[in-house]
Amino acid sequence: MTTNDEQVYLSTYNIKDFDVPLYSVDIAIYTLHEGQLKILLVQRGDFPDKGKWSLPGGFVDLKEDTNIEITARRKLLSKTGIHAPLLEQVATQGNASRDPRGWSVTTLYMALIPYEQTSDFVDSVADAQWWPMADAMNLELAFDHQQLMQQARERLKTKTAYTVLPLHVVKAPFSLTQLQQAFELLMDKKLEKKSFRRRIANAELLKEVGEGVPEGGKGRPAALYIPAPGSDQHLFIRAFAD
Amino acid sequence: MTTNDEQVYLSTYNIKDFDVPLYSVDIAIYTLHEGQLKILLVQRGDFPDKGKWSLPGGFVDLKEDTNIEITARRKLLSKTGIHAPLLEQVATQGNASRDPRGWSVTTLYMALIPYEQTSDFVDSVADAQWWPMADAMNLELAFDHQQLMQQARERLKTKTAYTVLPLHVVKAPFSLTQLQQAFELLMDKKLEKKSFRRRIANAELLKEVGEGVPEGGKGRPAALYIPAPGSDQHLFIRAFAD
DNA sequence: TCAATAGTGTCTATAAGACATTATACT
DNA sequence: AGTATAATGTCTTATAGACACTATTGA
Repeated sequence: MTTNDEQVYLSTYNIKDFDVPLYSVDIAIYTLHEGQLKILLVQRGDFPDKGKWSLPGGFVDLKEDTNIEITARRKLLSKTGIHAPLLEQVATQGNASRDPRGWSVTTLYMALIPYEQTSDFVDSVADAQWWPMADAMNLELAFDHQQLMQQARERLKTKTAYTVLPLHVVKAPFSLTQLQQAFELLMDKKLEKKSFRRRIANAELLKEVGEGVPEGGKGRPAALYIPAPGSDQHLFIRAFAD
Repeated sequence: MTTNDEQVYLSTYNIKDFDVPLYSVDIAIYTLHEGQLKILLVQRGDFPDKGKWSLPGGFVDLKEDTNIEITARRKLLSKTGIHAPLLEQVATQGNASRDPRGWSVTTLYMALIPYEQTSDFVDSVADAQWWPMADAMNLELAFDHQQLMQQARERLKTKTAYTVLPLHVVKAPFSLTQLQQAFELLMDKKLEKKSFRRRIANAELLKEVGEGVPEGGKGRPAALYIPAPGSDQHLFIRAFAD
């Protein structure tokens, strides 16, 4: 019961005396490009499931990583070259059958990045590629990554209905039309223009920074905006309908 | 690249050749009693943090548990005697410093149970005790359990604002007054009686099953209800205000 | 009749849905 | 002028907040 007892206990404790599951972190990284929602997949170079496409991810580096979010950011950086996108935890899956090596647990994160900030880097990563979600849904991914990918997709949809998550996936400055398109792609649902603009305007989330060319190059120029500080914390009490 | 190669790889793979973090599952188990929100805590019998109060939880049994939710249910059963309460995953915390034994990861679940179904069993578990949340918040819990407990508490509050989560914490049949009290305790906020009843009525979530005595024994008798099948899946598009 | 609890009526405020209309650019 | 895109006006619908009021019981 004394501190001394505890020190003896800890000094003789060895995790390798126990059976523990494998533990990994995986990330569903999304972007918008060519009017589509795309996800970054990597082709596995090693067993198991060698050659199959999978979510970026891997094991914790117990020496270098101080927490699991840092593990996720490290993986993200190595595949996208980006340090600080939106990154949030989705859920953790763990069971005896998802990995042939044995009982394993993975914590799933999702990330959102503007395509322009990362396309060159991604092109330079040999095993990484952006896939349109419509196509990725038909791939046979490694492990249970198809299920993980869909779980992240679902979270993206739900959170977009009552937050301003899509602010993280458009490059600033942006027009309201562009922002609405981002909302629509992430929610997989058309929105009413007036309702959308009223909602954004009332919440006072954006700062106008000038004018830009309209979508498609023709028509009235659009006002351009950047997110106001702290705007990404905003929660609407009412969600868009399903 | 052949199946044979993969079999060779798997047959020589040994998790103990690698450094992996400790992995555990912890549960914040809530109930309502004496007009208060209470949480079930257990006093640690072993190092580390021997003697401190903590959330129920522990390691995965790689032989018996087929997934992490089953691990959570096993822990829940051993402390409450209950098989099937509401149980949902909250989040996963993992870092180098939360456990003195080394890098460790824990997946936090939360559970809701009606007090009456479990009080006798809990009384019989020597190291377990219901704590009013107000008191528990001032305890020095083991590891980072104080933070975990608050994270679960926050989730409880948020989800109650747009779901019918409190249905799981009242014993059926119940009066609307009792149900509203459950909502208020979980949200830590008073609700308007009319707004609350309208919301519940419009959603058609309950089935009337008779009449019961009013709260406090005096006054007009209250209609009693049970949840309709599938009612616990209901999502309101509009949340109660903060 | 009084006190206590259950339950309803109704007005207001807020915000989304629907959709028509106006504004501003380029060719 | 014609066309394309941006932006606004306005009516309707849905639902929460506020609060007064009625209903039903036992002492």
